[in-house]
Amino acid sequence: MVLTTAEENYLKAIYHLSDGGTKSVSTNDVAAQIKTKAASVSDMLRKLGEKEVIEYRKYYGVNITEEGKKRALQTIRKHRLWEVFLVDKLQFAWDEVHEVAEELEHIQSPLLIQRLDEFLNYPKFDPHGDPIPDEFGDVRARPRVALIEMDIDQSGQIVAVKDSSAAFLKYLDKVGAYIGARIKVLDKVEFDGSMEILVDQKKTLFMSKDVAANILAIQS
Amino acid sequence: MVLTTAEENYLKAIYHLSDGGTKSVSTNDVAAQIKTKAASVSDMLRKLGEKEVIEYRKYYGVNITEEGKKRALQTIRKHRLWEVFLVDKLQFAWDEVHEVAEELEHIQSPLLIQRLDEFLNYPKFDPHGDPIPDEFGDVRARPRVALIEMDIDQSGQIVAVKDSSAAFLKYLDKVGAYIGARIKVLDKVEFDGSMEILVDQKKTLFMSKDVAANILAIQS
DNA sequence: TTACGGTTTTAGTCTTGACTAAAAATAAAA
DNA sequence: TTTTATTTTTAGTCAAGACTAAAACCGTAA
Repeated sequence: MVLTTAEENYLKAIYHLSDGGTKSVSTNDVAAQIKTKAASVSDMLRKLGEKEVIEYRKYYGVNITEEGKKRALQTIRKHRLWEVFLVDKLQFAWDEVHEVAEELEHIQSPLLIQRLDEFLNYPKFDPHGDPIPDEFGDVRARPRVALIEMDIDQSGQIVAVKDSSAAFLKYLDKVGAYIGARIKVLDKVEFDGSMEILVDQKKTLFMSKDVAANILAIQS
Repeated sequence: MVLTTAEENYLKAIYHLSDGGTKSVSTNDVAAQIKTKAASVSDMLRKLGEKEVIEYRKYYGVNITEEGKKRALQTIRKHRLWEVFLVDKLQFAWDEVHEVAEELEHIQSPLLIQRLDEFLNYPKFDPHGDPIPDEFGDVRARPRVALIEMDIDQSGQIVAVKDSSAAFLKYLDKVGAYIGARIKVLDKVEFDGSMEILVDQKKTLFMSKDVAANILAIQS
C-alpha cells in the first residue's frame, strides 16, 4: 500500500503530535500543525483511516496504528538522514536543512536510503540531535547527560536545560549556547569545576560549574 | 514564475524531442514521450504557452522559447548531477539511477544544486556520458574520439559507433561493449594495433584495430 | 435539561493533471 | 476539388487535495 506525499505528511504530523503514538490527536491540532483547515483534515483522516494507518472515530480524534507508526518512522528516518547529508557533506547550516529535507524525505527508493545511510556511516542522530530510527523503525533512546559530566575532547549537542528560568535562558542566548548548539569540551578546570567549551566549531565559551550542571547534552 | 513537476517534465520532453530547441515538436510525439494521451498534452501545451516557455500554435506543434530552453536545461542539469551522485557516491549501477534521478531532479533548492555540484567536484558528464549543463544552461560540446586514439590507462565511455551496420552492432552487443559502457584502455599492442579494454570495471575485452577505430568514446 | 460555544464534519467548489469520446482541423489521395 | 485518413483540440469526467460555508456534534454552564 502506497502513501502519497500529502498522506505521509499528515501521518508524520500525527505521529509527532501524539508523542510517538501515545496520545490521541484532535483534528484541530493536525490542522494547525500542517497549516491547513480542519475541513481538509477531516477528509484526509477518513482516507488514512481506510488505509488503516490511523484509527479514526469521528469527533473523537485519531490514534496512530502500529502500521502507521512504522510508516511515520520511515519518513522521519529519511528526513533525518537527508539532514545529516546536507550538513555533513554539503556544508549546510542547520537552520537551512529543514525545508529541503522536507522535500527529499518523499523520494521513493529503499535502495537510495540504504545506500545513503551507509555513505553517512550509519549516523544515530540528525544535526539537531534528534535520533534517527533504524530501517525497522526502532529508535535508540537518547541518553542525555549534564554538560558537567562530559569529558575533555568529547563532542555533543545541547538539547535541553534543567533550569529553564527566563534569566538562565537569556544568559544562554547571550553567550550563544542555544538549544541545538554543537559543542565540544576543550578543557575542565579541576579547581572550580568550570569548563571551556567550543560552540559550533568556532566560538570558545567559559562556563561555571553551576551553568554546566544545568545544561543537558547528547554525546556524539 | 514557478513550474510544477508535471510542467518541468513536459518541458524536458519537448527539449529532448526538439533536439535542443532546433526542431518543432508535435502533440503526438510529446504524448508518446511522456506516456500520456494527446488530449492531456494539448491542455498542458496551452498552459506552457501562457507561461511563455513554449510557442504554441494550435495544430502546428510547439517550439521551445529561450526561457523554456533555460528551464529545461536547469532540470537536465539537476537530473545529471544527481545521477553522478548516485553512481559515484552511493555505488549505484548506471542503469539503476534514472528513475530515482527523475524524482530528485524536481527538488527545489538552488543552494542544494550548487553545493552538490561542488561536492561532486564540478563533473562535466553524467554516468551515461551525457554532458551536464552549467548553471547558466551552457553545455560544453562533447569531444568524441575513436577508441583507437585513446592512450593506455585513459578512461571514458562509449557514446557512438561510426559503422552502425547490424552486423557490427550485433558483434558489440555480443562482446558487451554497448553504447554507454564505461571503458578503460588497459593495453595497446603495437604490432597489430589491437587493444585490451576494461568494460564497466569488470570485464576485459580484446578488440582489433578495425573494431577500435569504429567505436567513438568520450574521455573522462 | 436545555442552551451555548467551540470543534468537527458535511456539502459543495476549485485547481491540477489525467482520462474518453466526439468534434474540428490538417494533410494526403482520388 | 472533394473525400478520406490522421492528428489535434474541445468538452465533459474523475481523483487528489485544498478551500468556504453551513450543519452537526460534544461538553459545559445555567
